Amino acid sequence: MPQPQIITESNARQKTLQWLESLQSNGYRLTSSRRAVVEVLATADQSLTAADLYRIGLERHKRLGLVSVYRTLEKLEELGLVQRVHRPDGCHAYISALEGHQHLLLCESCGRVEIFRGDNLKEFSRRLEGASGFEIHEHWLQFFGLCSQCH
Amino acid sequence: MPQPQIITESNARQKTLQWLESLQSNGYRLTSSRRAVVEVLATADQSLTAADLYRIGLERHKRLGLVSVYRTLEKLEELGLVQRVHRPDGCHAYISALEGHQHLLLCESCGRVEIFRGDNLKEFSRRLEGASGFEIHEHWLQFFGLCSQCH
DNA sequence: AGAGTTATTGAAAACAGTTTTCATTATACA
DNA sequence: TGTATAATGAAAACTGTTTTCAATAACTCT
Ligand SMILES: [Mn+2]
Ligand SMILES: [Mn+2]
Ligand SMILES: [Zn+2]
Ligand SMILES: [Zn+2]
Repeated sequence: MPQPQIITESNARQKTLQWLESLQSNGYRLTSSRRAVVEVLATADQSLTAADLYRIGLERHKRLGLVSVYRTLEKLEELGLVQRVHRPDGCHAYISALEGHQHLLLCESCGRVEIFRGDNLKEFSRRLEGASGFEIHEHWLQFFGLCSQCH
Repeated sequence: MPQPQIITESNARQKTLQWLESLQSNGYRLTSSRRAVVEVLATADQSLTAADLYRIGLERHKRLGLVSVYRTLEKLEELGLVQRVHRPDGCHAYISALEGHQHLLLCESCGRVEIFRGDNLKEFSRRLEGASGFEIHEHWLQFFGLCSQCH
């Protein structure tokens, strides 16, 4: 089994520009509301709920509406730029999309997210298909705990 | 890595009796509503939402209320007899609680659930703790696909 | 730059899932 | 069998999310 490999954050400002460009080049207009949501989420090191994004986004765009947060997330998800994470409490949050096959490590206290590779589940998955008769399409692997700053 | 081990269903009727007895011995009264919910969920081989349980439970107890479904699930969860599963679509369903360290394989089409052991993630988890500085408390491992009857 | 087109916005209403309130009913137990 | 009270279901309340719609702002084309 390979060592887990922590993925380092790529430059957050660059990510912001990429997301805005991606929205634009897909025919979406660049508005203050979208800018606010993108700037907050692309530079975050934590998973954020729609309500989080609304609250923080208001500091950048005073007239921001919660509805636009949802609509922007919808577009970003459709473009493969962000993804939803499911939390044990049942609440949904968003993070930058994972690239390729990666998995998550989430802080139960502050929401910090670490991304890693190296789970080596492909082999296990194939055996599970044989044993169960299922045709397996995807898997979730998420670890939960306390980050170094929270314990 | 060990072979994945599919857990076979223990006798469903016996499970029903155990759950009812557990409710009773913890000071909860045995009512028609509780009986209906327990009988349906303890004998199911699929994950069921509160709405599913209400719909199916009505066939056993004509006056069943959705509220009692939620309240019964609350008690069963508290007693460690059932647990929630999170689906990609964000919807919550319930199954018999896993015993010890087990994981899930869910059919995306019909909701059928298989339980397995053998993920061997303890070693991986320890390495991840070292690499990330997190103190890891739990993990989710769920596979999704189509069961043999659905593909 | 200005005018025209239309995508996007936010307020409000609607909706889905879940929880709370409360007067009535059913269970357990003496 | 009667009594105390846990449990019930209808309705209201609440939370997270989506839809509706008239007003606005972003892009395009002179
Ligand atoms: Mn994996
Ligand atoms: Mn495991
Ligand atoms: Zn933390
Ligand atoms: Zn199936």
